[in-house]
Amino acid sequence: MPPTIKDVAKKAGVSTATVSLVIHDEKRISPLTKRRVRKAIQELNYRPSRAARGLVTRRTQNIGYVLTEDHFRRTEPFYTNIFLGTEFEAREHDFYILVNTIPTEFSGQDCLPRFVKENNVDGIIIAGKVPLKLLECLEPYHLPIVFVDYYPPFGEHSAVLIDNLAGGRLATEELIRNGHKKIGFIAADMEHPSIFDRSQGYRMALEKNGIAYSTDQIITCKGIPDRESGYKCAQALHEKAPQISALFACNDAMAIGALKFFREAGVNVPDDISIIGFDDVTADLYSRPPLSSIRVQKEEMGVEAVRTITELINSKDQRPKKIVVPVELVLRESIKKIN
Amino acid sequence: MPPTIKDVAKKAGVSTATVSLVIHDEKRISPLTKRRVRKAIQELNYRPSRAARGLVTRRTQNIGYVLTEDHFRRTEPFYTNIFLGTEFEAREHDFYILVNTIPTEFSGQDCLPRFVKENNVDGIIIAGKVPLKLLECLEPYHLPIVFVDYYPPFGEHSAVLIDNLAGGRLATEELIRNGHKKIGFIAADMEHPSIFDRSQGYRMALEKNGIAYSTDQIITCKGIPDRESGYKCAQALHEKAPQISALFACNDAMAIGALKFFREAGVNVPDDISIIGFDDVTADLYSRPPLSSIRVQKEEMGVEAVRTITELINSKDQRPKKIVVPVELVLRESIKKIN
DNA sequence: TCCACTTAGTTAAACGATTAACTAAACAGT
DNA sequence: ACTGTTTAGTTAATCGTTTAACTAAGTGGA
Repeated sequence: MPPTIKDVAKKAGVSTATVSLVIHDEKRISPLTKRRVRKAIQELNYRPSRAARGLVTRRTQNIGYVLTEDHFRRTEPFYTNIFLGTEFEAREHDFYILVNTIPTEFSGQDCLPRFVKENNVDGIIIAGKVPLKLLECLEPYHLPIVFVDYYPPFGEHSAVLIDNLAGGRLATEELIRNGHKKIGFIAADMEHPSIFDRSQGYRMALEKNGIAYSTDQIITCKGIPDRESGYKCAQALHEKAPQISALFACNDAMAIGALKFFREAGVNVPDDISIIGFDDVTADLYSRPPLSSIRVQKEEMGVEAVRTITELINSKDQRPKKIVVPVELVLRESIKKIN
Repeated sequence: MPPTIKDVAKKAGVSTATVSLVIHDEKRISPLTKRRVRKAIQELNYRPSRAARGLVTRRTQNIGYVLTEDHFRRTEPFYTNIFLGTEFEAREHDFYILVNTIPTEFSGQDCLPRFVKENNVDGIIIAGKVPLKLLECLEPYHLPIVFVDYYPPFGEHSAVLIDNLAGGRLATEELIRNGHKKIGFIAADMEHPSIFDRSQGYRMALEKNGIAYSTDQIITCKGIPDRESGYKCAQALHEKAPQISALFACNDAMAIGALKFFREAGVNVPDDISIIGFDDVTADLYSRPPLSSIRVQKEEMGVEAVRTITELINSKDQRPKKIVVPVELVLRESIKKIN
């Protein structure tokens, strides 16, 4: 059996209360006593029991990480990397992360994450777009919530977001700098704020450079922005606007799908068409040709999410806070200069 | 505040002990009382506090999931899918999964998973190959352990393993069935039992079909079996044994790397060389050409791991138990029949 | 000397479950 | 009628912390 606070108290010759006060570094304990107690803790390799502590403080020291099942299963390890970041940062704050996927078609109470129903978390991180119904069902629990890479259309919330607008501009401007004027755009799920902002960055970049923005060079579709939809959108765009010399895909998954389409259609990348994606998932490196993209610091987003949620948990100040993480251009071989 | 057992007791007009006994479905409570208590539980939406329960039962109802950092970061979501399986099954057994990555170069005590040091798990699942030093450091904690897709060279342990031998045979026999006789093999980290078994399956298939097994057609390297090592091994094999008409790669990551090499070397797959991998990660679908592989039920492995560890946790019978999950051939376009 | 304050602790109740030990009532057998 | 057993609960201790309230000793000022 692991040692308890009593063992420490006995060894140090003080009461258990004193040990507890030392652990919390209260000033009313003399430095000398503190040293004695700390030594005893060391020697016994004592760690306070989370259960006992949780019972009296009414805190679980757990954070929930919620995402839809298909986000988790997706080939590109985007949300998985964010998760890894949360796990690292959680250690610093003495929290554990509990993961729970929810079905993509969320249907009320039953689908609520287990740790919510069981009151087993002090706050939750919601990664990626989730059904609004989930947020409704979450309401009555009054848990602090931080969104990551998504922001619901109603209400005021804390969130860690990508600078999608800047990223969209950066990507488009890079194509323009390489001489491209006929630049297509493909996307899925334009209701997703992140995707929408990327399209706005695309638009701003065009207009700022005196290039007309036109829906003739855009193909969007419903559903999730994965490789398959990238393939289909590229195909549709190729028929609709064969004249384009460059393409901005709303994310790498779609860009990789587009790459596949062009390869099959005998359109050479980058000789015939330049392509840039968004997210910089590692799969880019092994696509043919390696894909230029907009890098997002995924682990860093996880870190910020944990910082934000712990602040929310630890203070009574519940004002929502938004953090926008910067993006960065990553050039590989999928873009070619034209005159 | 969530309702406590006292609230339920009061509402149902019984003692808290009775409520507890009802929750555990003890036979000494009459059906009538049980119904009354259950109704109260329902109406109050009561859930026992894990902290309080854990304090008296000395159980955390948590399971640790340990893997090295690079396994987690790897592009192929192999261990991530296993994790998803554990999460699903954990719900059935009322456990939570706590994830902890360990550094790939493990250096003793400090690197031990946090939940181990803090006694915050009842057992752990170790996924993939881990440093032996970790196992040493884990020893004194006497935690039930289940290995997944790895088996340490010393001692007797419980494990959930892939049928690598059968898979290696299946892959090689498929190449043979397509008329291939000069079949190469590439692998990294042959000390890994899974990789070694795959090579043995390859050997068995050859010998069973009267084809000489020869190291002339094999290239192995140190390090992890990733795309990069696949590229290099394919390159080395191409120089050493240009005559081969087919290649079995020890996993898909290496197969994809090999694909890249052959593409660059102007060797057409499958016209000039047929390739088969192992694991069936989703990236296969988007490789060019789509890769034939040996499918492994990853989520199922996670499920079995949780079943095994909970059995270990709940019973005094600590006899190690091994589960071998079957594999299955998946044919895509990377194999061509020759005469 | 007396009182008020500060310092450095201690005492004991509480958190919310579980469970061993107990009890009261009903029943059975002789 | 008495004893023993079964049934259906209850009582109370316990798990390992935290923390409000208390205390005893020392300090300082008038």
